[in-house]
Amino acid sequence: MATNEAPDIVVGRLPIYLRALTIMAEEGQEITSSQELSKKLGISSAQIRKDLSHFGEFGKQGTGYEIAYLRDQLKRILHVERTWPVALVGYGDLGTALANYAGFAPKGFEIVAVFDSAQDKVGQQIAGKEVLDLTEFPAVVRERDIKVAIVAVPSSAAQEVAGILVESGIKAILNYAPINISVPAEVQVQYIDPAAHLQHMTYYLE
Amino acid sequence: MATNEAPDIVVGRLPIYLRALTIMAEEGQEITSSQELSKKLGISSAQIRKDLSHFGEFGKQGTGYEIAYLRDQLKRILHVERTWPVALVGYGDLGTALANYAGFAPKGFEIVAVFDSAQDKVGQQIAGKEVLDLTEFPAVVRERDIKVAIVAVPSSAAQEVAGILVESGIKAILNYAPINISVPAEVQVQYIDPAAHLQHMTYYLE
DNA sequence: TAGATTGTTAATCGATTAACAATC
DNA sequence: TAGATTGTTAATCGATTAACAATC
Repeated sequence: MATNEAPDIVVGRLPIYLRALTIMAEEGQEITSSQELSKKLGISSAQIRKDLSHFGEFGKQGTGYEIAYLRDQLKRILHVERTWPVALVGYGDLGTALANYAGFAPKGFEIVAVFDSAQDKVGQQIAGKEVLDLTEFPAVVRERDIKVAIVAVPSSAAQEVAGILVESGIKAILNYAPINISVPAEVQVQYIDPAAHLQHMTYYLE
Repeated sequence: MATNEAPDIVVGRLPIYLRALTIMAEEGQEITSSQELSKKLGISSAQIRKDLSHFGEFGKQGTGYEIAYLRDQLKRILHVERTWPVALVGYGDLGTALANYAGFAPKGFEIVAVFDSAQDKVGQQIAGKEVLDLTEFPAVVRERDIKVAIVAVPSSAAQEVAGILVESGIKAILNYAPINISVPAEVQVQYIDPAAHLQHMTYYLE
């Protein structure tokens, strides 16, 4: 009994399920079960079944889930049956690593444009792309209909950059700057802050 | 009324609070309130007060929180009043970015050793450190009493590397490989998977 | 068929919110 | 004092788990 609105916390687990299914598929496995996924992911089998039930019925009683089928369904649900063009802002060490990162393409994302405001960086080549001046951001994003952007600039510039992205029509922002940015409610934001994760863990140490 | 055991989800928010307080302190602000933090972070003021109440009483009725004091208390609770030496495994693009990342030091972490198993990488210099052979990992970690490690190797190597880390006495692992690793229960693991965050957001797009 | 596993319901568990006495 | 804000309690809300009928 698939409903139309799934809790955000459930949506956040779908990429984890998709990741596991993709790995199993690559290993040639064809069938799995909520129990096997549970063991691999450390998430209870009941929760996995409940999570999936928000979106439809994908398994067979007594058998489990056909991996290729469930993987395709999750891709469809997450809207990554397509490839999303992504704009990257910030061409420092992190930006360079992200521009070279091979892990985006198989997950449905391709960095198609890199921006920085430092004039000595503008014009450089990275992974087959030219680094563009940030002032060109709105035009490029509109022209190429880019909806997703990654922010890899210093914290001090993050809010200003976020404003430019939103005004240019960006709808999803992955923010690597360790600072909260404020955007309109209809714009998605996710944060990546490695130091915060480390602090979360050191709480339990010693 | 501070208790001894706080929910993990609460612990996970403390670094966010600490981050905000640190920024305010840098801006010269001396006092804040749960209401102001709420507005900055998009977390309800009641939740902020409740979260903090797990660890003690840090505020003054009618006034709010002294920023420097609360910041120091959160550092103490998260065990980052000290600096943790960190071992980084994997010297690719991502490893390079992490080794150069200036954001760890002010948060209580310092990458003191970089490891890779590729012989053409071993011996290179990065941010004042020499890239060491992974085979030296156990000895270095024991000698320097390193408890925290960052994994920035390909997925295919992540589980094997994790095994080496655990055997060497590592107690907290920040894993950038987009794969679940299995470790003993007493070892902390956190994951960073940018593609998963992007997929979480594209669910809501279109 | 017998065995296994789904999808779903109901119960439990835990987290968030609302409200307010205490008090700075 | 009057105004503001904490820390905490109780209520609400939501997520997870347990259990099992359905069924492959």
